[in-house]
Amino acid sequence: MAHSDTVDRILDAAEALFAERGFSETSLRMITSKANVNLAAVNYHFGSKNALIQAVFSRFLSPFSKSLEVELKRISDKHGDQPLSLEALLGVVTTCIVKVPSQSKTGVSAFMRLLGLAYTQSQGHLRKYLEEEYSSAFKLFMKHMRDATPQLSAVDRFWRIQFMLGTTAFTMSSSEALSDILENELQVRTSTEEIVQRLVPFLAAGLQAPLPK
Amino acid sequence: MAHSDTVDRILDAAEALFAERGFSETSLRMITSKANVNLAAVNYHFGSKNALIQAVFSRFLSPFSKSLEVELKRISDKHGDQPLSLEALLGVVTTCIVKVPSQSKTGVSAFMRLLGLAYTQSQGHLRKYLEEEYSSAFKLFMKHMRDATPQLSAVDRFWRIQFMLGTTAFTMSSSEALSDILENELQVRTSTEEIVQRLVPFLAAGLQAPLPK
DNA sequence: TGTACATCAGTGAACGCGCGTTCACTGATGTAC
DNA sequence: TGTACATCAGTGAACGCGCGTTCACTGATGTAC
Repeated sequence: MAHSDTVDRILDAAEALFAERGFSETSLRMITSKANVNLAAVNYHFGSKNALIQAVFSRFLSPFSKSLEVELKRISDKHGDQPLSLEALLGVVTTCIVKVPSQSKTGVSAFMRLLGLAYTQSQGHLRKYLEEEYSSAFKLFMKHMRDATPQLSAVDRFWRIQFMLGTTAFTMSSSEALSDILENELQVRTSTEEIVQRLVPFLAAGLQAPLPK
Repeated sequence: MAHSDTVDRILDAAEALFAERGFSETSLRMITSKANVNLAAVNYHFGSKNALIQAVFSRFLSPFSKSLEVELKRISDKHGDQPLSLEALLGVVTTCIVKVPSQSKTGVSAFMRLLGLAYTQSQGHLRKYLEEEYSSAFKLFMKHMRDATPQLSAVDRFWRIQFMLGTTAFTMSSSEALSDILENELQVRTSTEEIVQRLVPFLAAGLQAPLPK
């Protein structure tokens, strides 16, 4: 019983609360009372709050990065030596994003919001952990990115990829608030999947924009 | 002596520390010891930590929003009834961004990072304060935005403006970290002004991207 | 000009509180002989 | 089959700590008469 019921309940509660409020604004007491477990159980099972944060990330990032690597290899094998187009590449990523969380209990929106938080809230330990754990999937993605945007210099590409990641992480990290505003103002309800679909053409166009000067 | 030296020293220290570490990760003891003032001085002059956060924002947002309103009116008067082009509109905003902080002591990078934090860290009191204080400048900008992108439906425009704001806030909020990574990897140093210049074509292209389906 | 009082910036020390973590302990289950 | 011991998930209560805030106080400056 390496994974007790308690462990899962803690992870579920922590994931929801972290996504909703951020890391340092979420206390262990909030988590354990939402999960209906004893306060000391977090330190018993995970060792520390930081280790719990890392466990929350690895529970949904590991399936995602695995699925991304598999899918990228599958598609690029099919294409032979021809590089993937930018559209195809972004398509693969969004497919994996939308697909993976539904396997676990996480919604896409919580998934993305956590990623945004990881990027944004300066948690040194988390950044280091994610770099060590998922550098292989990230490097593979970057290789394809290079092939898909041969017209960009290394520096241009670096910045545009950052802009792209930034837009994604940021939009998703506030997607619920934004959906609410939009519903109030224009009486339109938007699903996370639809937001992702709207995001892709924006990003693709931005990446391929003419260079300044 | 409505503005004592102490008040300014507190604001300077708070601004720098908030930009560097976020709001809840910055304690009043850090701020007062950096500012070389007594711990109780913050509550004496500002009343509370939340009020200090708001004061930090209004010190640089008020000149910015005033300058933005003036500049937008000036330029659109010059153009008569013809709407501003998207490029011109984004140009005005970036000019004001780059110009205003140099008047005060804030760097552009701290300025943007604080904006990103305001957007990202869920500080209810701050969001409410900013909405009340700066809605007029924001509405004026949105009106020009509508005129500059007539091909977009209200919903499309809403999302693309969010993507744009998101990219900007996010990039700037991690601009220092990103510059450091780039310097390590490619031995290129990037100024904040240059990042802003790189951002504009990305955003303009994204805003005008063909619509999906 | 001198005295009494008011105002105000600033201070030192303490307050109560919520935090992450620790520790001695329980009670159920598995294992050895 | 019975007994002794080990393992392990979980618990209740307390720990020390850093936090934002408060409060009685000081000392300098301004004002009234």
